[in-house]
Amino acid sequence: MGELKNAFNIGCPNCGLQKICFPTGLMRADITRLDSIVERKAPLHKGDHLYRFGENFDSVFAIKAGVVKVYTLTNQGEEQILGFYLPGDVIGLDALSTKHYQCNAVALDTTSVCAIPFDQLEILSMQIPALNHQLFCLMSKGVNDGRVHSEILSKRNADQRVAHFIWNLSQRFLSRGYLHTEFRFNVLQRDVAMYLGLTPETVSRILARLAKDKVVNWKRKEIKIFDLEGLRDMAGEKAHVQEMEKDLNVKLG
Amino acid sequence: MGELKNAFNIGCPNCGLQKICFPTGLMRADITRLDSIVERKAPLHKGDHLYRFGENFDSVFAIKAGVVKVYTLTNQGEEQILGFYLPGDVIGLDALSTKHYQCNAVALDTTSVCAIPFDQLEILSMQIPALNHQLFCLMSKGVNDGRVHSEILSKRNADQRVAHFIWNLSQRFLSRGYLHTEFRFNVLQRDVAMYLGLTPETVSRILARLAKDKVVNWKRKEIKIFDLEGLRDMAGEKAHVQEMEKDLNVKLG
DNA sequence: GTTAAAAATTGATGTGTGTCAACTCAAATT
DNA sequence: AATTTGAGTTGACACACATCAATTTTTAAC
Repeated sequence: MGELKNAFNIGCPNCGLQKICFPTGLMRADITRLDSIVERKAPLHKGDHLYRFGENFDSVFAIKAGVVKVYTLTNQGEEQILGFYLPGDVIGLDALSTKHYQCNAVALDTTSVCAIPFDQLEILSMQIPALNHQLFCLMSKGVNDGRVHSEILSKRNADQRVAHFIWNLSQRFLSRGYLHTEFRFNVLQRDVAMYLGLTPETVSRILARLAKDKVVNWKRKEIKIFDLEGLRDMAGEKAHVQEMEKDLNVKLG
Repeated sequence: MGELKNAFNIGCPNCGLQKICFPTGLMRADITRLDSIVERKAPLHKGDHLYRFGENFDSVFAIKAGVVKVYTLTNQGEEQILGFYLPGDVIGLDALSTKHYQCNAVALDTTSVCAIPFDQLEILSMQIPALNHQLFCLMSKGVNDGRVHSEILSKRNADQRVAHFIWNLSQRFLSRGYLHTEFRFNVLQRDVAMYLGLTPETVSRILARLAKDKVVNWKRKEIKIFDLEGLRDMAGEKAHVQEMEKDLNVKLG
């Protein structure tokens, strides 16, 4: 078929994201089998949709490059933004229970993805326990991420939300081995505001203060973090409080 | 061993909740195998914990009777309430990716549960594709529920949140085959307020108005719904708007 | 049944963030 | 380069809900 030989066409065995998509317990032979069912898609452009609400669910997607916004529309037609996904993230697993995608997923930047047909993935996972376990983990992580988002929305004020967003983003870049104090993030502040349950005006004012205080500078598509510690404190991030509580519970019976 | 013969000791093959816990595609023989690994626990009393944050993950729990509150503690020591679970719900699956429970789960009422050791469940699910698929579905549903909660928190006002909570609760009773316009719900309004990101005062005022307007009466542990339609409208529930949007997308290309 | 503690109710007041509007700046288009 | 469009910024103002406080009702304990 004369497939393209470029960065968008690397097989799983050679993909730098392999450890992120399916990190644990997979033998090299398993990776090869997984690789054989993966469809490497041509790059998506800004505004292209990976899937839309209600479409038949056929594949999950692993992101190799770019950013993907996942959102639904409320009955008033507003976007409810559920997350921004980066290389190594896997999306679409939430469609599983209904056989229809429950959200819309759109590229915000030039984006490269692998599509993995779910029926084949499910069959393969029945043969490779480590892969099955990994799928469970991915979904379990999805549940937890949703809970963190809920906590942000229900318990933190606007300053904390914005600070947490940037801090969390930085941690995600860090965990992927990217520079985490200075990076490109081609997402509209308007979208970030929606994600955080705030207005663009409020986010703009907070970013202005963060810049003035030399904590973070977010101009255009570039984010520079000067004071990661300060940012984390401002976010009200939990450090290790829950661990302490656990010890306390033990003492109290 | 002289096991108790009572309502708390029914095996899966005879359990009325069988279709809710693991509804689709399981043969009777599969149910029997599942049944053999299920540990039927003695009833929990109000205030008893099923598990606590940080404990080693060993089992998921299917709720047979009662109500369970799932929550975490924020760094200021406030409860972040993530959900209230009813008979037929399965909880604890979010602990999977870390091997430690990520939340606390406490009985709010006399509650009966089945504990299912996850290592055994995982082995069994590798042998029964329908069971494995069902586990995927349960987690997928967990992700979606979290997203609905996020939407409530970020997009709806106090009236809509309270109305949606009661309406949704009613739907859950309906889907379990219970009376859904008049039911017992032994949860503090204070807890519901926390769950909705509101204060007890605000919830109390809204409930007072709902009672005055003859929409819902929630006194003590009893909820009576007089106007389910009105409640749904007040909740801002989406009816079938997204379906319409989908059609629109098709037309627009 | 009596008492104590906790939850819910109701009113008065405060404030964080939304809303509205005008303006500046950047990016895309011609 | 000029023009248009949309994003981001900044200020003035409004309001939904939080906060604080006092009282009543319900639940739990003895």
